[in-house]
This record gives sequence, C-alpha cells and structure tokens, in this order.
Amino acid sequence: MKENEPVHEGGRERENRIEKLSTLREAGVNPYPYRFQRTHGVAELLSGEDTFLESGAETAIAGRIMSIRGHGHTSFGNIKDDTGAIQFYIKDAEVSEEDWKVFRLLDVGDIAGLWGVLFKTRTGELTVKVSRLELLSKSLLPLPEKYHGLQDKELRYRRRYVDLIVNDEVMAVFRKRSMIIDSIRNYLREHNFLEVETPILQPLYGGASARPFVTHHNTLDMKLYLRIADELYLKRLIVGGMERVFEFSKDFRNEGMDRSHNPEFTMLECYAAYWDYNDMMGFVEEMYQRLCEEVVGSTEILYGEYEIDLTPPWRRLTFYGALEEKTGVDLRGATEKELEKLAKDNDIDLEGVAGKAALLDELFSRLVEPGLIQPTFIIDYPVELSPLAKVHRSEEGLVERFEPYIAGFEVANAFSELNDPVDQRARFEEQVRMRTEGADDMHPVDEDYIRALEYGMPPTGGLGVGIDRLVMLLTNSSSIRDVILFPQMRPEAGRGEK
RNA sequence: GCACCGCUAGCUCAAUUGGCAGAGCAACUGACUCUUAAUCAGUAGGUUCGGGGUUCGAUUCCCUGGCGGUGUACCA
Repeated sequence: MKENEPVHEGGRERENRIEKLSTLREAGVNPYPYRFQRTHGVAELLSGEDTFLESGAETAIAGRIMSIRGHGHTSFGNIKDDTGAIQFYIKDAEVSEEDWKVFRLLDVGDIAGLWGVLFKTRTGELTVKVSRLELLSKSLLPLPEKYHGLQDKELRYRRRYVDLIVNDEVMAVFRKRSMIIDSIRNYLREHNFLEVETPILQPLYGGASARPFVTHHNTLDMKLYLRIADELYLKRLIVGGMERVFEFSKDFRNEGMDRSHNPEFTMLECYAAYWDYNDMMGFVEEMYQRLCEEVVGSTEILYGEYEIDLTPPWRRLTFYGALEEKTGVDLRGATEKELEKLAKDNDIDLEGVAGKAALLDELFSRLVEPGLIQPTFIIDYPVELSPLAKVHRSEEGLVERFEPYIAGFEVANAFSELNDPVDQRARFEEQVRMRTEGADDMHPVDEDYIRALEYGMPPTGGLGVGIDRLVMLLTNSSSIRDVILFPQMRPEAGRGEK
C-alpha cells in the first residue's frame, strides 16, 4: 500500500451507500445536517413507560440504527443512544412520502432522529411509532454481524469505536472506569486534598525505577523525558505548603507490554503532610471500601476464579514475616549466598538478579505474591528496595512502606516519605552506584529535589495507586487492554514510520 | 526478547489425505401491514495476511516476513 493512500474497505457495500448519498442529495436531503433537538433519552422512555403511554405525548429521540426488519409497507427496527435501545415502528401511510423515501435509503449503522408516540406491540414491547424522521449522519461502512458482533481482539482494540457500538459490555467497563475515578476524586476532595498538575515533560525522570521515553525540545535544544512518576514534583508541593495534594497522572514507561503493562498508564498519587504510613493504610482501606460500595455495590467482588472480600480491616504482614511464612526461615540476617541457595531450592531462575535486595525481591514475588489473594498489606520493606521511603522508626534495615496486594497483584505502594535531605542524597548516590554496577533503571540524582528537602518537608505520608489495575479488579478484566480505550498497538501494515 | 497458537467474503466461522474456496449474517433484486437472530425466492461478493519454495495441483506441507493472542522474560 502506498503511503497516504486512503484506506478503502467495505467493498460493494460501501459503494452502495455512497450511491444512496447522491440519491438523497438529489432529493434535497442533506445526509449530514447540523443538529437535532431531542426531547428524551431512550432510558427515560423505558423508565417512564406508563406516563408516555397514557399521555400519548410525542417524543423525539436520536441515535444509531442498530437493526431494520422490513415488511413491505411497514418496518420495525431498533435505535440506540447513550442510555439504551428501543424498538421503532414505521408505516408508509403514517409518514410523509419524503420521509418514507428517506427511510428506504436508511442503513443499519446510520444515525437518525425519530419523532413519534409510544405504544405497545402485540407482544408487549414498548415501541416508538414514527411520525417523522431525519437522517442525521449516513454511515458508509457496515457494522459487524448483529448476532456474534465483533470478536476479533485485534479489530476490537484497533477500532474501539466499533467495539463500543456493538459490544455493550465494553461500554459498561469504561463507564465504570469513569465512576471509579470520580469516586476516588470525590473521596480525596472530601478529605481536603488539592488536585494539581505537574510536568509530563521532565528534564530529569524519577520517582520510580523504570526506563523512560526520551524526547527532544527543539527551541531549548535539550533532552526531555516523559515522566515515569510524578512523585518528586508532588513532594515539592508539600514543601511549598500544599499540605494535601493529588494528581491522576498519565505515566510512561519504556518497557515490555503484557496483560498488566501498557507503555502509558494512569497512576493516582497523593501526599498528606503530618501523616505516616499507618495513617495512609487506614485511608486506603476506607477508600477501597467506599469505592466498592459506590461502583460495585458491595465490598465483595468476583475476580476471575476468586471471591474477594475488601471489607476492612485487611490483613497486615511484614515483608520478612511473609517470606518466613512461606519458607520457614527468618531471612533478616541472611547473606547473599544463603538467599541464592534458597532460590535454587525453590527452582527460581536467578538470571539477571544481582545483589541482596534484588534477591529478596525475586524471592518475594515468586513465593509470596501469588498467594496474596485476599487483600493484604505487606509492610516494612528492606531499605535497599525503597530509596524514597523513610527508615523504620524501630527496625534496623527497614523502611516504613506498605503495598496492598489483591488477587495476587500489587495494587498500590505507599510510605512514610523520606524527608531527611542528607539521607535522601545518600540513597540517591547508592542508587547511582548500583546503576554503574549494571542496573540500568535506577534514579539519577535530582539535585533540585534534594534542595527542596533542604528547605524542609513536613513528615508526610504518600500513596500511589495503579488506576488501570484497580479498574481491572473492579470490572473483572483479565487484560489491561480491556480497561484502556486505545491500548498501544503496532501500526497496521502500511501505516506509521519505523 | 523467546515459545506456542492464530490470520479464509464487510462480520462470525467451515473446507476430509494436498484435489473445483463454502455457510450464516450483512449487501443487492423481488414478495410481505405487529416483527424482533422476522420470513420466503433469487443475485452478487475472495490477493485464503505478504513474499518465496516443494508439487501435475497448496487455504492445507516447508522457508521467510508482518500483525494479533496466550505464556514467559523484563518491569520496586
């Protein structure tokens, strides 16, 4: 295919419809008019059935024609809007000659406006008896088959617009996604959190351990990174005196893609001055409880084969405690050698895993994570794994950090934020040292962030929640692509550049 | 990145051992005044993902490339 050649598909059917366009235009009908005055949404008609039947009032609805069943002088069909679908009935003798002509040129997939009164058919179905109609937008490409719909996953992701038209459950997932974000936003606002926006294009990336996307600013002639997290900016705001802040942040990580990773994804981060991680744990439990009640209607949810009960309080287990539960060994004093042996005994492949911290992390994700089905807070992580968390107030070598796990995956990450600028510098430098030893995704030192800390940051509790995974959990979706409207795809053949 | 599976009409899917590429829906023509996966009669629709090979003959077997799915690796 040549570049910039328009994509023509739909074959004969598309040509038929283009033919209909000119027939309509010749008859003085604009197939793409400018507006339509609706009186009701379909859902209003369905729920107000009795009133409409009694009053005989005329209504005007608009939407997409989903089916047409012709019977010579009459026709039945279905029309669907944002709120629902309803049957319509049209009879040649009851509309103008012009309208009947337009109707005969109507195809499934067209957008139309209908005027009419409601009645019930012999089989008891609420139906709009059309008195007038207007074509509002002619569609040229045919919709997928009415019974099986659109099944092909590739087409569903690439043409999400078609997926949304024909697969109602997809629409439902994304409505729920919106409700989830609303619910969280309301919860945070009620607790006096301020919603802010921080840079997506950053001269220095940080706040997480991941490889960034790199871009270039022409005028400034400098490298910029797409953010991998907004953490360091939000904490600068805490320094500035905004005591409670949050941001729904689109983050970007230049790494592999799979069922739970998309290169761009949504993370909620929030920070509260004068809180520690214990305060944040209670806050998270309450947030999830409320979210479930508002969105699912219950704190008991179904995810795949699991029945999950999110009623607080959730189980709390320390990082080392959880490992000890699985291995029978307290690993706090374990040497690298002992950890390696333990991994080998459990058939864990250690390729690419170097250092004590990485070993512990590997053991944890192999042995413990898969078993964390019911909501569980894992708390008190080794300091090496957490360069932005504050050291534990009583336990040597640990930080005050927690991660809630549900259905075997991590759904959030939180800590008592490190606000000691000297310690923070040391941790950054340690990360840089580890980077030179081979880990290529550790933090560069952010001097300005340390400077901010030197002005003084109050004790602060911070939280990050992966919104996409949360939506997966609450919509029982097995792939992140099913909760992102336009998931990342390779370009179709002949499009895009290398 | 690696492994396995898939790609056939607009959509959903068939095609026996390698032997004329098919069905349903959608479309088109006609019939039909309460149907609803409407029905009935007829018509048309194909680069079998691309390229190469084996063969008298390839949707089918082999090689290669593309895209997707699943798993795995990477990803606090």
